[in-house]
Amino acid sequence: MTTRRLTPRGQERREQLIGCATRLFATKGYHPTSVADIVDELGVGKGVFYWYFSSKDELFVEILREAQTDMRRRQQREISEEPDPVRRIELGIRAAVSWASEHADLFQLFEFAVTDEQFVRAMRAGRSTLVNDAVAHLKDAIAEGRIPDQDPERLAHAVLGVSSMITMEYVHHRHEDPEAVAEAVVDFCLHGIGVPNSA
Amino acid sequence: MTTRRLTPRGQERREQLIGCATRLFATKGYHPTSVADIVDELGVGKGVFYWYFSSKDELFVEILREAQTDMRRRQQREISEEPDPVRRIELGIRAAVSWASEHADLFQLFEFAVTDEQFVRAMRAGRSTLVNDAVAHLKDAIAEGRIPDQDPERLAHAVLGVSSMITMEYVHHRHEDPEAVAEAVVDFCLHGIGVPNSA
DNA sequence: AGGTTTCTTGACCGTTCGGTCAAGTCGACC
DNA sequence: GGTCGACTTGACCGAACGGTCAAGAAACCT
Repeated sequence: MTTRRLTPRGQERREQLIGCATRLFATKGYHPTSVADIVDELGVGKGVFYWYFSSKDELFVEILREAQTDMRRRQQREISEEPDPVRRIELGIRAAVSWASEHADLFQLFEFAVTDEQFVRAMRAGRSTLVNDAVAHLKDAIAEGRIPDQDPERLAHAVLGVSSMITMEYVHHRHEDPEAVAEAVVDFCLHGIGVPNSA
Repeated sequence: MTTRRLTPRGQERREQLIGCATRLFATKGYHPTSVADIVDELGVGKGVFYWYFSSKDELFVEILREAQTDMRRRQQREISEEPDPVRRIELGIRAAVSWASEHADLFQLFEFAVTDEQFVRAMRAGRSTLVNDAVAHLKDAIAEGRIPDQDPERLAHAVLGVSSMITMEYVHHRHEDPEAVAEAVVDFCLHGIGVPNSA
């Protein structure tokens, strides 16, 4: 299935399917959610699903793709005008935590997708984009002598790990204030990458 | 199904099933692996499976339970005689990375299990034990004035996040030397929790 | 109004799933 | 060698799965 011409009504239906599937996948899991579950929830026939998507797989990859680009767009927007590389990292973390708090379903789907052989490839591609963004800022910070000279890719992954784990635990499970949680993540990460005390 | 009396031969069969299932679950995923896959790989009839386990579910929970206790036992052993709380944290991290590098399948299963509604409860129980261990050391370190006074539970989760992400990426995907990877994790985490420079 | 394309229906298909069970084999102990 | 519980077999079950498709409805042209 290549791109298909869709009327406005068709576009809306497609988005309904994506939204409905996202919610169900996040709640019940990808594999336990059947195509029948999705169309039943929407109250339409099964053929509707296969008019817009060629398979359950394709739909899920599409959800992941859209979510990843949305997340990155948000991060880029929040960072765009900041000249200080260390502050860019901080803003990137805050944007990520904020986005994840507003898109709990998609965040949940990310966590699952990296554990599934079928989707890990797509996830790693998108994730490496995020890592590369962070790496660029870290290299700048190192070049400016703001932080010690270390492997920036390792640091980027470490920051990603802290952000994921803390967001999952404190924002999604304990429902704490996202901004306060982001504060804790930033604090740990900036010390972790070796920024001299300032906070 | 409560515990069942097993002859030595029965015990061995049970362990074969666990080992076989662990490998398949880690490779293909839990849901896509059928009971038929497991018994076929072992070359036995389907009834064998249901002689030892009451369901696919129960088997998976059993795998997770055993793995979690094994991992914790390893960590406790490596730490037991260390009086310095900061060093206990370091040794705990090294033990975790080392264990994960030796049990790639089980580590993979952990990552999946926390994303699945059906198993997240069991996972969080075991994980909170690990977190509590770390919290105790962190509290000691704070009490001794070795690190700043911060929420030790947050720090423990942050350390867990860094360890998981870095281990997944560098040990399991890039096959780098586990000890060198552990070194990087320790470095980031000790700075993250605020240990004054010493390394 | 007629014709063309987009969209919708839901019965249907072949396959596979988790799980059961009557029947049989095996080894250990008397 | 007989007996008893531990183990094994594999055909079988109903339900559910992802996916198909002929047929029809609705929207939109001219």
